[in-house]
Amino acid sequence: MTKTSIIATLKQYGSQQELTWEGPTPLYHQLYSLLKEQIIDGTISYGSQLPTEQELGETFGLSRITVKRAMDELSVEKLVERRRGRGTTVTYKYKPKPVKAPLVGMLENIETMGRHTLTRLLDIAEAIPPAEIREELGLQDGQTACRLVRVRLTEDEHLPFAYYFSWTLTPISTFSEEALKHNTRIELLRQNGIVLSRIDQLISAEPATSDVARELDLRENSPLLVLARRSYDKNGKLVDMLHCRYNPAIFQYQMSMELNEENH
Amino acid sequence: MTKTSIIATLKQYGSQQELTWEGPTPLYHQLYSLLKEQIIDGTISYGSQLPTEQELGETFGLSRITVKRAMDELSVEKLVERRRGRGTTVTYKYKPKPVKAPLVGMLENIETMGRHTLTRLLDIAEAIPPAEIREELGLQDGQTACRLVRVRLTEDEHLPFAYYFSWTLTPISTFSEEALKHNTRIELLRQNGIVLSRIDQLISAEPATSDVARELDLRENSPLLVLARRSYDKNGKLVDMLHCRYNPAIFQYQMSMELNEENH
DNA sequence: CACTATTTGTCCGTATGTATG
DNA sequence: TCATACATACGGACAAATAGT
Repeated sequence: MTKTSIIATLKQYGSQQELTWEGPTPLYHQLYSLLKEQIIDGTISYGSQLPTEQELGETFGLSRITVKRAMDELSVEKLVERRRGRGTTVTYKYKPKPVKAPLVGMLENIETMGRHTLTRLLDIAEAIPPAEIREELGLQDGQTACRLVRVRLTEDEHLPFAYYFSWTLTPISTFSEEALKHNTRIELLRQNGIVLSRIDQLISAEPATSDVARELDLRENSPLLVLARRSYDKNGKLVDMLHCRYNPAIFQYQMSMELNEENH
Repeated sequence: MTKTSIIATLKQYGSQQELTWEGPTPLYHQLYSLLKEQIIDGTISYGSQLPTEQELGETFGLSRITVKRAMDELSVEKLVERRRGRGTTVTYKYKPKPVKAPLVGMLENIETMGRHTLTRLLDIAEAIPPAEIREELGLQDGQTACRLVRVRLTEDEHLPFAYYFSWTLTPISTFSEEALKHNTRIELLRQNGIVLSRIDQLISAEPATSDVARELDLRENSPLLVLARRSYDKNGKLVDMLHCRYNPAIFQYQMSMELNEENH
């Protein structure tokens, strides 16, 4: 990929004033996210020469120091290599086979997925859910549920690709940081006597909020793939609400169907 | 909601070190976001007394000035009211969304979908596909395939919600505007002697390009739900590539699973 | 080999924003 | 409100490595 074509691509963002100092996010970090996103999703491919600090500064209206800082952070993560006199080269190899999860029989496959990925626990607490959730879970005003916030990363590159947020009707003792490393949430629920009878899932897309964007190294409003899951126990009572947000450049859902003559 | 219970709830965030200065986001803004989120989603309800600057500062380990700045920004947005000597009161009224989205789960599969929706044909042509597609379809340099571009609308409100783009290895005579109104593409293929044996599907998300955004009445770069489908004939040869882009506010993919004891 | 243009690395000074006490 | 410390962002200046003539 030529440097001029990269500039042309990036210039669109520049001219759209994608980078702004209105928010509290530093400029160097915004540029960092923008570049990282394009490297990860293969828009800027392996071996490409990035534009020089000078050029990037001009296209985005930033000083060289600011651009340098953004590129240095990419270099720390080994996504690019920087050499005096030679410029900055992309050293991340885009993999056309990102993490994929089958859609059918998802429960088992989340477990197999667990073996090739890492999980980082951001938050575990017994807390009062927002009003909407409270109502759906059938909670009174002061009652609490167990909140889990986790980020999943690829095992090899340690790239964050999923942001999980869940509310569960169970005491916090059900989950512990240690237990979550070796078991899925569903397993821990069953060990606590909660047997699921039905699961409803909804797949959609939504823009990244700032906190999710920060954790997944994306820019705000980047498109995310979303899976919302509601789990019901034997009595049909809603006991668990899970909201998964995925970086679509890394994670996708896949399914394959064999068709016989009878099928449409 | 009592001040102590609010503190108790917030304290969990504090003790989890939800607020950190590792990232580039300023502390006052992190606290601001945390509070705003809980007010907007109803976790902290209308009329509640927020903890004092002093108390918040202690729970999160922040100085009073930093807390003050966060609360001031909430007050600018009229989410809270601050009075000397009286403290800070929540003035935002949480309103539960009255409508449970009727569109959710509107469509269980593409076949039945055809009956409750309208289709608008944007383009039908026998043309040379781009290089990438050509390669996948196994086409020589000058060979053509059949390109279809369609938009799908809801039957009642005539809202465009899906943008279909497909390349098919078949003469253009297979499809006609009239035939497409009454049959699915798959049906028309079978009538032409092409029997599918396998389908691969990939679900992802991507930003709306300007042309798609225009057709779906969305802004550029809005998140879209994407379904990419590849269909193979009896010999395992790729004969059809379909790219569906959905407005996630109108169309979502829903599934429900009954679980028995054997399942994980 | 020198000479030059390019590009990154390093350093300075300055102004503003953030955070503490 | 003030003093202090550190991070962010800018502009400028110069050094050091690279590549081409």
